[in-house]
Amino acid sequence: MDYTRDNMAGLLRSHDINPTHQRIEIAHALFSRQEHLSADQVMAFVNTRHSETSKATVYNTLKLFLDKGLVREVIVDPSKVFYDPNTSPHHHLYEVDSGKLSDIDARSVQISGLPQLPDGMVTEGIDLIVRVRRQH
Amino acid sequence: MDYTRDNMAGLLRSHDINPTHQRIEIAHALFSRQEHLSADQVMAFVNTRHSETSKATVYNTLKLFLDKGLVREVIVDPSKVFYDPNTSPHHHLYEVDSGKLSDIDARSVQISGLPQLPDGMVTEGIDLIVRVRRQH
DNA sequence: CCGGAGATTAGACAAAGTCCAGATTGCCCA
DNA sequence: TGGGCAATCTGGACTTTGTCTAATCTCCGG
Repeated sequence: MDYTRDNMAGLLRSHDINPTHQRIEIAHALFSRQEHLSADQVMAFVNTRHSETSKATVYNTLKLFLDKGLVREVIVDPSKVFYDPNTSPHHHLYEVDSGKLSDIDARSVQISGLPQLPDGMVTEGIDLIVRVRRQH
Repeated sequence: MDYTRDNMAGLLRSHDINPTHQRIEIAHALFSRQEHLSADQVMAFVNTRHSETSKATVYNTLKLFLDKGLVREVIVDPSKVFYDPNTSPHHHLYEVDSGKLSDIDARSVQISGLPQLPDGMVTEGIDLIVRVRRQH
């Protein structure tokens, strides 16, 4: 897959998102790296050369991407949310000391014995986070 | 189990925590309810009658309890951390719309196929969060 | 009674995220 | 070409959660 800015426009359109300049830049920042980025980091990447995109737009856009299913939200650190361009089913490995976050493919993991949901409830997602740290 | 203030002193001592007035009140707030509370909520409960305990003390004490293994931290909501007086192995069910958080006993759930950890790393914990919402 | 370690406090501060009212953009149609 | 309109973007004020610090308080042993 080729995450050039040009291809970002199509990706956005295919998710029913109007591809503006700012949105293309933000999508590019996330998808070209294939990494978990916080809003702050996205803003830093997008504004490296000269300031182009405001804080409000970064936050609005990430929330829009989330709504449209283009990215996933990963909540592992109480101080900030990470955005994940990988939306295929997967879990996370979080290195507590370094803050490093990596993926665990969901196909290799089995989870069984979860209880029935209360009536009228549907599962929105199952987050499995393995917290590890350096042995001392 | 009886979570009176008197018994809190022993509980604290058994976890190597000097039982001061404020610490007993905070422990009592958490354990008498057996619920997941945020720092804000703890502070509200502790200070219902008249202001007794400062914000700094609530945060310091919760962190102390965490270090000493008296409570667990639950990170499901990006905006605030919850503290969980239940330290036995268990997972969480999170109702996204209402913010309601409930326990899933770990004994009924099996997780298999997790990858080997990188060398020199140890697991600190495995958090499984089932996010559900009301069907619409 | 005194000293000191540990605990608590108020309030200033920091960082993430939200909100709003005004400016800009892009596009349709006369 | 030139409005006009809806969608988008913006700076900056604001809120909330949590941290830090320096001063004060408490309590216990000698």
